[in-house]
Amino acid sequence: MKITDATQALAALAQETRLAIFRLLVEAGPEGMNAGAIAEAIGIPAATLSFHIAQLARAGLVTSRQESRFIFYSTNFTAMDDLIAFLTDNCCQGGQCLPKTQKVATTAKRRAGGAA
Amino acid sequence: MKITDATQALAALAQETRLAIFRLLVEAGPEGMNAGAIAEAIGIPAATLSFHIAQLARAGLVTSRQESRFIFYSTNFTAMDDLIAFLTDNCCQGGQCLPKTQKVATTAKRRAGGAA
DNA sequence: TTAATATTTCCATGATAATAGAAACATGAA
DNA sequence: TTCATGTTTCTATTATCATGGAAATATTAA
Repeated sequence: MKITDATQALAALAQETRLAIFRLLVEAGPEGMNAGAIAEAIGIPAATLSFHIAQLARAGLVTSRQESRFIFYSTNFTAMDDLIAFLTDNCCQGGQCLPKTQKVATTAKRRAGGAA
Repeated sequence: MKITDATQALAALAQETRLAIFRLLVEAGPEGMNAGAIAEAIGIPAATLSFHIAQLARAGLVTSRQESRFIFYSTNFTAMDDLIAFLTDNCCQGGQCLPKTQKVATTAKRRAGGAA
């Protein structure tokens, strides 16, 4: 992951409306939610949602799929995990904080059932 | 953690210069680095560093301490962990991704030596 | 106190972002 | 094709942020 990608992802999350959208979708899980439902849940006009979710998508944090008349958005959990790993990369030079060879345990690893 | 706090922390990180500073300090560990050394390592003027690191401090992501003529900055690892937890809170309604009662394992827990 | 070093504040400039109404566009049903 | 529904683009307004030189403000040593 390059720093520009991380910055874009963080910028996408660094705004209350978008952070609320993201957390809503994190909670919603892989199924996701359609645009109208998201807008209603957050309490914003469709145009505002469209503006913000486009940025989350451009940053790679959410993906979309068409389903009949609806467009469903869902979190890209891999991107979420990558971002977290980027933030904590080489923490304390890998010495004081973490066991030597262990990288940060992302939710991906935990989702897979391991105890990290 | 409130959403406004998380937004402030993310906004602080959502900028290349500040993200570079933060990662440098994450790598530096609890000792931290003094302002001049940080500015030199990143390659920015002192004024620019001061502007940016003040935002990281205001967001709670770094702390400072005076040491002789120098001011040392270091990562607030607890804040870092809290932010990550906030992003992944209640992921997939706690069902599909994570064991039911298990919250996100932050680096704090891992630092403590547990297997999360 | 004087001088040297370290850091921050002040300031002007240029650039980017948030909001939401209205209109356009896309999809599916009748 | 016609209509209803769902989503996006266009547009204007308002607000906020990044940068770095110069000056001001600590802090320490002599």
